Amino acid sequence: MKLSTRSRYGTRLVLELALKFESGPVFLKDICKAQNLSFKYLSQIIILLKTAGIVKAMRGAYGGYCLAKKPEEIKLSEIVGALEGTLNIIDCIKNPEACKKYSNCASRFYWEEINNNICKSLEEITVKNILEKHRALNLLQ
Amino acid sequence: MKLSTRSRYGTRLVLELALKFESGPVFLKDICKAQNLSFKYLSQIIILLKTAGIVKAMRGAYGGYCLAKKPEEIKLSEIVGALEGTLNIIDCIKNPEACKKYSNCASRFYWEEINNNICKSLEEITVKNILEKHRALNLLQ
DNA sequence: TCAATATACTACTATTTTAATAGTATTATA
DNA sequence: TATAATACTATTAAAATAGTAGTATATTGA
Repeated sequence: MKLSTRSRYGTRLVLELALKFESGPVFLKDICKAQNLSFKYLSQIIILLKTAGIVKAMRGAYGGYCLAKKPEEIKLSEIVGALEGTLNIIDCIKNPEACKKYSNCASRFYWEEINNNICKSLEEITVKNILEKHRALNLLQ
Repeated sequence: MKLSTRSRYGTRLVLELALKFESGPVFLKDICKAQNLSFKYLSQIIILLKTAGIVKAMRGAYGGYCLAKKPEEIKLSEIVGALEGTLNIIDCIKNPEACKKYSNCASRFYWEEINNNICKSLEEITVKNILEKHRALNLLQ
């Protein structure tokens, strides 16, 4: 039940783009520098974010990345869903065939309940929330 | 963010012991037969549950396992905590040193919030809840 | 005491996932 | 057309997961 580095790095990446939301596109290498993360690794992660419609890419010289929508419109559930591949903590939620015991399984109902709570938490948090928290932390320094 | 088979199998194992809570100790091989799980794998899992004080073991002939406390006294958080090793979805919750960016990290606050919600969910569900769900499912057949 | 039967412990292993790295292709701009 | 950015694909090292295997230890009853 660990969050992968993909989700963690990807969230930091999106935060970095949110900080520059009003400016033009940002180079991935600058994001990597700011967050001290591997360029090649982030370039894989950001493509998943692009596919999920969270960021937009501009290719070629003077290209870069920017958010595809406003920080308040991006939920943490979208980021984590795109980077973990799924939000489900057990497979049988999506594929009842994944487990032979599906129809008789009492535990499943509670795993699903927990899963719903996780999804709800992730849906209630937006990039704007994280951005404001970030600004509050930086003002304190 | 997947639940391991250890947690899933372990919960099914505990449910099986809860079904026989009033009777004497149960052989692990019978639990394996009932749930169609590997004996050797479950014998590792059940030791973690014993160490966590969830089950009691009786060695030797006519030995077996039973719950160490009443089904309503066993929270899902105990089972998952014992079998996942931790309930934390990110390392810096327990070890601030795990991440260099700890003090400046805005995401962390939200990961912690989600983590707290997961723990709360797991604490609200007891083995008795699962037991009753199991009985309801079996009556329906 | 000893055979039978249960758990306890330790080591090993195959597979999958994670977390990258590397190199090349493609696109857009000046 | 050179340059500088993203896009794509393959490879890899390390760690975690999900087991298997074998032996040791404890308990019971004959």
